[in-house]
Amino acid sequence: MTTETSHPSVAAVRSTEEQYVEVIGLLEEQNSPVGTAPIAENMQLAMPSVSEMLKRLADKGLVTHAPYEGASLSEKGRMLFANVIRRHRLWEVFLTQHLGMSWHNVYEHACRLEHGTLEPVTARLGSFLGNPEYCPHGSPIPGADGTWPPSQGQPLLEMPIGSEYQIVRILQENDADCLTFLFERDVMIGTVVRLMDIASYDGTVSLDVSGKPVAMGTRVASRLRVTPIVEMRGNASGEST
Amino acid sequence: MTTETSHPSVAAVRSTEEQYVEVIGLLEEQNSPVGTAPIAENMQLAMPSVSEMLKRLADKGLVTHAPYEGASLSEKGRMLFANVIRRHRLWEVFLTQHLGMSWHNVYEHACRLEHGTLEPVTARLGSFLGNPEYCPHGSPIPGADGTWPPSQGQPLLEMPIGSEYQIVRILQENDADCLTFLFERDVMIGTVVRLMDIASYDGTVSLDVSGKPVAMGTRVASRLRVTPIVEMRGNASGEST
DNA sequence: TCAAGAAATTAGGCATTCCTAAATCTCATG
DNA sequence: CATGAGATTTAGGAATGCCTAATTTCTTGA
Ligand SMILES: [Mn+2]
Ligand SMILES: [Mn+2]
Ligand SMILES: [Mn+2]
Ligand SMILES: [Mn+2]
Repeated sequence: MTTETSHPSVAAVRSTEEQYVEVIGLLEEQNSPVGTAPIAENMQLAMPSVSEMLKRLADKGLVTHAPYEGASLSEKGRMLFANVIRRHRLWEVFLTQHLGMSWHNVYEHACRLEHGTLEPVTARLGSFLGNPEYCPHGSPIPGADGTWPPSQGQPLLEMPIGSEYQIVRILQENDADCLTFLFERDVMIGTVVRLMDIASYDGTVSLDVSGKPVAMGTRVASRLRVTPIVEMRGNASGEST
Repeated sequence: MTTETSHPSVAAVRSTEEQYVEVIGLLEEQNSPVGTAPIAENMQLAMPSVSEMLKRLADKGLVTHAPYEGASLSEKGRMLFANVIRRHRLWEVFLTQHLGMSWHNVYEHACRLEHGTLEPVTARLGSFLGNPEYCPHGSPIPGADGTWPPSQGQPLLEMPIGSEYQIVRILQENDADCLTFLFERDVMIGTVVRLMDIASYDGTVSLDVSGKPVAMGTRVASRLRVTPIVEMRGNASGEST
């Protein structure tokens, strides 16, 4: 079905297209359709390069794209997107859980490995890892059939002040600087934080991380997804009823 | 040091060059220097493509290449070769030992993964696997410092007829058809075979594989490397003085 | 309403990597 | 030593994917 060009070199063409589809899909989770500018910024490319590629991707039926109106993944594009993200996040799980790498810098490595990973390897890697449903950043990993596990957590910034929450997901996992910022402050998946304050002036967020005060701007804080911690009253164990 | 072009796409340029260096290095193990034709055949490319690339690789100092005289890896090229092969064979070990893939078809998958594997992942993958010295085909895996473990085995065809030998290495691991041929006849690393006959007419080789007769041509048989099995006389265990 | 200013596209190029067809070189052999 | 077969390179092109500069389109606030 796929028009196999006579390129025997390791999937050179396809990995570029895959990368565009991956970036477009991720950006579309924030707002759709995606403009040329965010894609260019994300991939560190000049805008005309993106503009041109969007045309080509549209020709191939991977995206919908009317000039000046941004791009959206087509059905076919969303299929490819799920598959790429699946490979990507499975590698992230492998790199962190088995190779002992830190969650804040696995994105780049997974992003390279994913493009050289064919279906037989993906399938077996999934089994090897126990078919995990979430990556080290708490994002869902599509199954082999392309279905997505439910998204975890609610925006921290929409939660009542004063309570405790557990971090279950950190968005924009490809922003290594941001992840490092959080990593250095012990804010990671599983961390329990108390939301102390959201400054009315500029929205600066103050957290309490196991006794230590941590402050961050709105841009970073808005990427945190949390689950409320049920406050226990005199009942130490997690028993209910 | 490396002239980083502004290509952010996943190491597109480098992986092509890497692939050439890998192929040239492997072919050089058979006879050096390597002609344009074998490279073209191995990579399924037209000869002018190879001829042109050899010129470019020579410019970059990765190969030595005088027109009409074939190519050899330079010191720099041999360094890169060892590194690529290290990544390649570590992935082969991972794919077979941990993902349960067959040794006769891991070459292609490893060949794709290797180009997207940066040093931090290589190092940790090595540790994870216990820093193996040989791949599933019995070929040596260079260490992180570029040194090669000793080559295993002697050519089966140079061994006396009538004795038993253990297969310890199968050369030309990238020839999937050949490996499948052997796989289907239970000739693999660790297999013990008895060399029954080498026909004087056309060199056809007859083996006994645990009671089953197996015949193969010279081209295939010449790729087998073996270790003599010490014939035990009444002493079942492997004790020595 | 209309003139920045921002966003996007078009124009024109360049590097890489591949191809087919046409020389050219090498080497063994008559 | 001539010559043909085979190996190799040159010539000439094409596709991909990226860039800068210029132009066009959209948005928005005076
Ligand atoms: Mn990627
Ligand atoms: Mn992730
Ligand atoms: Mn390879
Ligand atoms: Mn191998």
